[in-house]
Amino acid sequence: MNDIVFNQNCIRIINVKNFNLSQTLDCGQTFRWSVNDKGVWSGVAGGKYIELYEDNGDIVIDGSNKDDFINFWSDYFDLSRDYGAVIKDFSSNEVLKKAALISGGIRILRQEPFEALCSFIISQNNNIPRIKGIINRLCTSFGEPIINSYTFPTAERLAALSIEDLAPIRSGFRAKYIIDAARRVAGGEIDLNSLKNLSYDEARTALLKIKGVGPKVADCALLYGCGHIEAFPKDVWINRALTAYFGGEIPECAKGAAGIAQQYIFYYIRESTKK
DNA sequence: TCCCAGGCTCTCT
DNA sequence: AGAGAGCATGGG
Repeated sequence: MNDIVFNQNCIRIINVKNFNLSQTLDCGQTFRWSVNDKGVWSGVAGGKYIELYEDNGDIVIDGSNKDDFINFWSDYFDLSRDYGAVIKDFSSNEVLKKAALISGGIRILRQEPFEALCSFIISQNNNIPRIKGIINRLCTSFGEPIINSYTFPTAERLAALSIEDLAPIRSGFRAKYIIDAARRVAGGEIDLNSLKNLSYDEARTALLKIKGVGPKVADCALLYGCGHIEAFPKDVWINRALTAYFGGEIPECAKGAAGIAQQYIFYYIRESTKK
């Protein structure tokens, strides 16, 4: 764990390794963060709004406090994981080593499970700018107002809505899936928090019962929302990369933290095919 | 304009 | 069990 300096409403994580804000917050694992022209990121997680920026090798969090950091943000940003050791493991595969070299500032965020689940239900057959727009409208319409923003809506709130009520967020055919997920969660049929303690296979089976949740969305919810680092979401980009660079198989050296490898590969192939 | 997007469901073999 | 159409909407 890094050295942390706590001041009034301002937290400084000293000399933090493998943590690039742009890579972590804009790599497609979360959709609620944005950056201003001064390089300051802002967003909401855990019902709390913060701003953060990089400063001379440190990461500075504005608008939080020691309790929230210890109880939430430290875990959210996965600060207790040694990414250097993970990358070292990955380095026995040459392509993965190369991918980690450019994407090693990504950290897997430990997001709230319901937000992760809904976000990736919305992501299906969709593009990232529009995913962000839909999620933003979902929060402003049905979340709780807080200083500077809105919380992500609860399952209970969404479960009480009809599909038509979601029309303003313009999520298209995904609206019925969001409602189905919310009702199963709010009704207790699926206990998202308990999925963290189930095996990967058991947790995945539970999520696949939700309408509109298939293998890819389930794996995203498990990886980003339930701490299942062995989940390896396969989307069109990853399938392309697996075929092109890895002989169609996840490299053996990545199995221990496949979800991190997945993000590195996702970032790598998208960077390398950027126009 | 037209293609397609971090997929999934449903239907038809 | 596997293939293919259709899906709502709008970004580029």
